Amino acid sequence: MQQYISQLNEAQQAPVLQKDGPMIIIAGAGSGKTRVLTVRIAYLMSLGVDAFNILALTFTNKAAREMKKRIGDIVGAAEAKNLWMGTFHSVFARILRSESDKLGYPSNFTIYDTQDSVRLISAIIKEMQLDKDIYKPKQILGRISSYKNSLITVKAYFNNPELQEADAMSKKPRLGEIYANYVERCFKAGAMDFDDLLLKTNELLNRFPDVLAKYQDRFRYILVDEYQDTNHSQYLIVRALSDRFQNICVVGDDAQSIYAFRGANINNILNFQKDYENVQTYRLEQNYRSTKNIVEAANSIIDKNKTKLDKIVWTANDLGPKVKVHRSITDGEEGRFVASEIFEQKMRNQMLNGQFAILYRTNAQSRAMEDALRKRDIPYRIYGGLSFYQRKEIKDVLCYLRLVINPKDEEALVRVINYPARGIGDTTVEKLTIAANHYKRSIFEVMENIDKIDLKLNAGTKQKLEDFVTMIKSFQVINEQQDAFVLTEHVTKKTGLVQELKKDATPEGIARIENIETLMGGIKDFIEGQREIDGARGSLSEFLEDVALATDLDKDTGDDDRVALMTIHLAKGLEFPYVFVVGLEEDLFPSAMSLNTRSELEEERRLFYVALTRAEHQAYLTYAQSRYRWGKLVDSEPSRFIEEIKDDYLEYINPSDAGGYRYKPTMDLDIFGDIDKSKLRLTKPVAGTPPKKYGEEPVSSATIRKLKPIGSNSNTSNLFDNKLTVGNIVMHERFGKGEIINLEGAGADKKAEIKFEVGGIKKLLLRFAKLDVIG
DNA sequence: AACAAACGTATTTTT
DNA sequence: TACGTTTGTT
Repeated sequence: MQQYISQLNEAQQAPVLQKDGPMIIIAGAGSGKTRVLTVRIAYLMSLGVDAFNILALTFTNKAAREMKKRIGDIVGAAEAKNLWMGTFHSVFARILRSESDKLGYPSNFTIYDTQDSVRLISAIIKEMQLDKDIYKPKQILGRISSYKNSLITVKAYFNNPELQEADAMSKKPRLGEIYANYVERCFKAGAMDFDDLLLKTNELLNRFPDVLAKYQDRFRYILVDEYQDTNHSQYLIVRALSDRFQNICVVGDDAQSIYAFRGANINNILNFQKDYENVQTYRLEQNYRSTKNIVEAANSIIDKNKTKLDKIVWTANDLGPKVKVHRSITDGEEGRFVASEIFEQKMRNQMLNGQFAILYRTNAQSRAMEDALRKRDIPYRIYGGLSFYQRKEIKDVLCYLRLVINPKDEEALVRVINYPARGIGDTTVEKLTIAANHYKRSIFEVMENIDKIDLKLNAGTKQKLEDFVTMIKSFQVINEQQDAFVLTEHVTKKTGLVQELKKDATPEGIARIENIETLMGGIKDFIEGQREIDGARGSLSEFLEDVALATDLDKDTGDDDRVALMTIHLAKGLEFPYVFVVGLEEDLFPSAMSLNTRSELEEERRLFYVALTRAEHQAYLTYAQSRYRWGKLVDSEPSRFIEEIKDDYLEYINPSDAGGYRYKPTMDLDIFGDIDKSKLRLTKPVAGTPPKKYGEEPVSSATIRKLKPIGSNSNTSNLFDNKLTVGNIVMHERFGKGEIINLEGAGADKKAEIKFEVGGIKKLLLRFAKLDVIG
């Protein structure tokens, strides 16, 4: 144990060694907070704290898994297994299942995803005969979501004239009714949405003091990661649970708070000191992740924000290369630049695909990047967007499975009752829905009793409904006897889903079938994994819960070596040697939607800060002068964020027309006469790439040096012409000192095997490698 | 009830 | 552009 602690620096050790009491760790980007949390938990356990009494809430399930594993390496896997670790949502979903009866829910309640919620709200709006252009379902859900996150229940809403007035002012006087209907329908369907998982936990802890006492007693030590991104609902849960023992440790960085849009409250971290008595505050300010240039560039950005805690992030790391800024004409060209730069860096520095990340503000931007990477045969993986489980064909299968577990699940039922087509059309479903609402029962229950109710359905339709009910019930029988894999296979066959998909012989159709096969494989893995972990049977309901709360990032990514593409939000907590932040344009990043208030703009700026601090070695900022948006080519201006970085940390590069890239000398080439040049850099240039004739302008010697193509750096002799022999000692810009131990190939393909003092043996293509012979 | 075609509108971020 | 929704036809 001592050895792990001594590996930490002093600032990191302090919070680890404080066993009891409330504490806040303000951890700058890359300051090793995960390590601190890991060692702290292991240390607690070494002091005799039972793993059962520790609760750690993380931002992703993957983070929880990894931390658990690392703690397991220190204290033993068997002990670590008993730790409660996971996201707020998954931890409290688990608790809610075991206490669900108290709230009137079945323990097998369904978790509605956003799609389900939106569909239900659309249905309600339609039933209430409201105009869906005024009552936009997504917007309404957003509103309801923020109510729930502030613990404003339907009752509280109707007791609060101000809220009602506000909604009436925005032309939505009946929002409260929609809210009420939505909540009732969810309850009737035995379903909770994401926000319910937190809201109902609060309700559980508030209404049942004995339950609260039980979990207070259980979770004697509570740790919360990414505390800056907790919302009010989460905040209250943490407060309630930690109230008795006050052993609460929160970790976060106000500079990385980027989820205010979904209710995260930055005041949770800013006011922590006021919430508990004798709070110890620790600061982790040394960055171990990034070069000086990156850390300083990031600092210069966040300086522009007014709302922040005092903190100075610094690093003892090397200066590193400057942050490179690149302009291109179109988004397509931006993609090509990124792809070829990745290609070159890979060649020159022997980097793996997995060491690159492309980060963007909106998911829609991924397309241009994908196209370019594909053309270059660079493997990549996209995170986020619509996840695997949300794809139509997958969701269809899952909805059948959901019905098996919980037949009251109306969204699942409505989705699959007539897919594949079995002659149960919209009108029939409408009649069923009206009857269900009238009798305050679920649609499935109405169907079970279809003979006892007169719905004016013809005999054929009634038969079809009965057949459907029989089919689902037969699945339930199978589910009791067989595992989830066998059942799913049966379901896809019996429902005719696979047959339906096989009709479609297009590549997309084939891909859909493959997706279902992937899902089956996933189920199999899950079952086996569960068996290994705790001897559990790997039941269907467990699988569905996993699916409902899984993030794209949670999936095992150990598979292969690919460039990562994701939104900046998703990249939080991750790090990569090379990071491209693309689409740095006004109205895109910062987003046009965020320019209304100062606090929104500050959140965008924090987002930019997060993006930049993901980079360990080299960061690129790219922007395009025009880009396809809404199917139209739109002109754009460079983002203000580029300008906000202190110039010392930036280097401008631009494409030349003949192969390779060269540094852009915009500031030196005085093509604009006596116009204020400091403004020019960020205004739209007159022409994309200065044509050759600008070469007539006086060019400084500094410019000439900059203009040299990267591939033939002046410090580097042309090494693929035999100047190099085995035994030479060389210097590499990234790997440092090394000895040539072998040479192979010839001409442009000539490679050297070099044994570096740090990092071992690498094979470098001499055409790209920047080497200096020093002995 | 089922399908095809035309139409219109949306893109901020996610558990 | 690209998807989902509405409309029209069988």
